Amino acid sequence: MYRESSEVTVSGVPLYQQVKQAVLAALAEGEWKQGEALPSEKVLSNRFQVSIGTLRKAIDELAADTILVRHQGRGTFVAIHNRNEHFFKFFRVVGKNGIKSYPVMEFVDFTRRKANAEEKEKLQLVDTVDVYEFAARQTLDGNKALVEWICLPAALFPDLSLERLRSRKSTLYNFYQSDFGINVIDVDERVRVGTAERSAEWLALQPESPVLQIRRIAFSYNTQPVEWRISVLNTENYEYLGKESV
Amino acid sequence: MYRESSEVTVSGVPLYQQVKQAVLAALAEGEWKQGEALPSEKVLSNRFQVSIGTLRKAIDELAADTILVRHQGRGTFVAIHNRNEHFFKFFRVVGKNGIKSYPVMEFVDFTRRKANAEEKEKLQLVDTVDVYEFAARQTLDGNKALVEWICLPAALFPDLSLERLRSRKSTLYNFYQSDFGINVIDVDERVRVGTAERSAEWLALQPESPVLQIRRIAFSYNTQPVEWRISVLNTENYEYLGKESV
DNA sequence: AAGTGGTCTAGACCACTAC
DNA sequence: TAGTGGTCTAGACCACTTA
Repeated sequence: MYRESSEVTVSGVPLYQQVKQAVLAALAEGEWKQGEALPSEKVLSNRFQVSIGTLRKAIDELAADTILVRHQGRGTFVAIHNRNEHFFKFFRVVGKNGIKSYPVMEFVDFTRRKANAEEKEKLQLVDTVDVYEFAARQTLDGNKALVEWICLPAALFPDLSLERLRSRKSTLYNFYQSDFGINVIDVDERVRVGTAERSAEWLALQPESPVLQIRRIAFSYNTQPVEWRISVLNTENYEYLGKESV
Repeated sequence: MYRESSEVTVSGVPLYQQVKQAVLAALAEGEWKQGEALPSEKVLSNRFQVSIGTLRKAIDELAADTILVRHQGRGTFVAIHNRNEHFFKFFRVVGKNGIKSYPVMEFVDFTRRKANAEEKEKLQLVDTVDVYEFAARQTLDGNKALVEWICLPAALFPDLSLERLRSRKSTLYNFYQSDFGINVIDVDERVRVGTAERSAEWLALQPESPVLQIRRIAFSYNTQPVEWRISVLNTENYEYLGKESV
């Protein structure tokens, strides 16, 4: 920035990319905090000595990356996406009418024990170490439609307890992040038909009733598995959203 | 397009969006085919009577949608989605061992009849028009694991016949494209538990046996629905791949 | 050398928001 | 009414591809 017009050619990096990096650097330094407004486009274009168009292209990309949010007539703000909606994107259960509703969770059956063979495989555990397991019973629109059996490596979640799960704020994955520094950034999900079994009572089904079984591995950075869960869905009123068209 | 400068304000739709829709319309009409080059930006901006910058913004979005591909110094091309691997990406059935194997298809039960209520809804048909329906029995690694019941609007697939289906080369979606000019670019899929019923015999199950039911709408440009299919999967040896981690 | 897309400018007018 | 982002223009020069 603050360059001669030739510097762009010399460095080989497009000006708008340099502007983007400069904005990211200012964000990293804490010049503007989450939720705060940035200076106007005119002020920023003057500060970085680029045209409005170039400044806008940089901001466009930051908005596309959901780092900034723009509101016509109000200004450009630092996005707040440490909260629910960001992690909610992994929730792929939808009503047959197409409506995605927010689940109410209730945690039960909390245990700590040795990992079994499948858990060792899915979580890539080398030795037979401890895991936490618990059930998250979920109610959607008042319907008891979903139970998730969640298995976590004890080493990654020190001193996890049922009380901490129940007293958490916001989503489960947000809780992983705020209390254990674990960021879930991707999941692998496979779906098959199963039987209700230990989930039957909550779902008001027979143990041998067919249900949708969604088997998920959640990954942190470097595709390290941090959670293994089996979700059991009664598809009488709900469906699994395999792929949503754009 | 070919508008007075005031028309943009009147319609309320941004010019570049109008340009984008006009390009999509030309694509849908087959003005430029897959792999072909579009006219240069200068020619297009002149044709649509917009500035280069506005034209570029429209093309930018189409490139982001992977409908067009731009090559600096060469031109802008209609993205080639006709290779098998591209259509194969919509095939989300995978062995429990994680291996994705190529299906062998066999077409049966070909009929032409009036659309029923659900077909009308899914295919966005306004009147009660004709549809073709047929079953694609699929064998994976020698296992009869999957039957797909496919429903197509007759108007979009003139003179479709069982013989043409059977004598096609490559994938079904490639056949839609080469023989009917229909490009499937996106799908919406929802999954529930169902019963085998009319698919039972082929899957070697009882009619009341639980199976995975995958309900797909396939879309062409402008999110026009062009195919409605219900896939019936025996999940004894196979699973539905909901989300694959990157 | 000619033609393409990639970047960039220096404005303009508009719709929307806040005061 | 003033300030913001959203859209749009009519050029310019650049890097890259092809011939």
